[in-house]
Amino acid sequence: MPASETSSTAPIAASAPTTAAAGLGVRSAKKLATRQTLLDAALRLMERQSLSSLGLREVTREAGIAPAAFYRHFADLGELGVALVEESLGCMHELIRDIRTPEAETEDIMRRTVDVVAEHVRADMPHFRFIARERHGGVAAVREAIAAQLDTYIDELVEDLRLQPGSEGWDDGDMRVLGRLYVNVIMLTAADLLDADVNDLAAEERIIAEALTQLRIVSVGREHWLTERPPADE
Amino acid sequence: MPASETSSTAPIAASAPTTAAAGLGVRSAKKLATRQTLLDAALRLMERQSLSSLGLREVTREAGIAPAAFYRHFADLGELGVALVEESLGCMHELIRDIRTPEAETEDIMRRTVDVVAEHVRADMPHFRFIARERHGGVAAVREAIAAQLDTYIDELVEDLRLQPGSEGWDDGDMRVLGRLYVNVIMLTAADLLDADVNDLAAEERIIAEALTQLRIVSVGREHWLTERPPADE
DNA sequence: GAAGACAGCAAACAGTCGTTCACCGAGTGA
DNA sequence: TCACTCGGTGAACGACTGTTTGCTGTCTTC
Repeated sequence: MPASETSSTAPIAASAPTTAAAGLGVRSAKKLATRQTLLDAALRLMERQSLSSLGLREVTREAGIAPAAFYRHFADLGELGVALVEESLGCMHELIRDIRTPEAETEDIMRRTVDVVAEHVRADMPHFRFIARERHGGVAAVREAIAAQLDTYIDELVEDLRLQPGSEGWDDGDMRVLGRLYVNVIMLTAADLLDADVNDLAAEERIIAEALTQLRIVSVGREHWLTERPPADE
Repeated sequence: MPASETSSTAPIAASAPTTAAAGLGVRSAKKLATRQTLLDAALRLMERQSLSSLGLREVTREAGIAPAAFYRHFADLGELGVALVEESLGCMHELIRDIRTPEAETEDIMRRTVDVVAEHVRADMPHFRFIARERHGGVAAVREAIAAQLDTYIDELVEDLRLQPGSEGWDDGDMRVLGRLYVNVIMLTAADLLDADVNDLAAEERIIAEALTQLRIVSVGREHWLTERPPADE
């Protein structure tokens, strides 16, 4: 147990007993753990309320921690909110990554997309609910953090769209607008899924079908964009 | 309580002296006025926070009314929120009405649409901000009220779309999905306008241009929907 | 005119809130 | 080993919360 590792105190990892994440002292590992406990507690509470209605004591109570300890991790609840956005980055990024496929047929891509979205939303509702709720919520810092994240995802999606056939003559700006449109459809679909009764499979099917139709409409518009809408006027 | 209504006591107005809105006693007119004061105060406060973080005392203080008087009008803040949704009905309905035009050329309709949206949002930011913020907010009753309202607007919009050329072979369900897509684009555009700096004209222009492009893409998709996507499989 | 309804008020209630403080004890580095 | 760092604690603070109660003064109804 008492270390006695290799040569000397080697600054890189290797000192941790058995627990904790990569190369962290027991101390900071525990700190990270309780920080995570706070984030989880907040997220749990936010399934029924919004960030700005959350109380500091409420969160620490849910986390099983003394109120004063909160300040060791965050200056206020807004800061915790921003941290939650960064955490949600994970879920969203996984989602985007799973959507990205080299398949050629657009129809298959869209089918796959809605399925993947539904699956991810179901698997991690709290994070998606948090994003949906706070995207236009009352805390400016959180709103901005979410907007920045979404912009990143749009970039990735646009990158993929570029590789697909039918993107040759597209203006850069228009391409981004198209990406935003896709992302918005996906986000609103996720929000609809979150609001639907968990046990109502029919409702879920309906939402998925609707999302698919919307993606199809947009994609048809995309296919005929250049022939139908040349740069036009002004 | 002692019943005996009907016969005399004419239940229909007509007793009001000179003041107030259509055929209301001075009493109930004043009540309505302070009720409105409460709604206005709440809406004002919600420019910077969300409904669920609002305090009852906070609202009455802003309204210049004793806290206890609140209960003469609403059971709790959730009820006030629902009332605000119904009030926002006005703004939204005006918006939809102004969008509805008998013009034939789709391009003109869309141009007009984005202009009208921008104009209405600018003219009554608090109500639109409220809708955007609480559409996915923490109060279930309010969320549901907003969803119901939006469904109504979608109905109206679909009704108009039916009259336009190019709606002949459309499936009823698909038509509604298209309507939702349009409404979602409009709502998100409104939300973007609300988040933009009021004095940043360039940003506003950019948002409007983006909305226009999105509407165009969707409309192109709509035009080629039937030839491109026949009922398809399943 | 008198009797009653009733919107609004001040005061008081028991709680909860965010924040600060001194303090403890386990991990840390020499 | 020893001095030190620092995450977590419990108690205390003043301010503020939602709600109830009894009371006004004015409008309403007869």
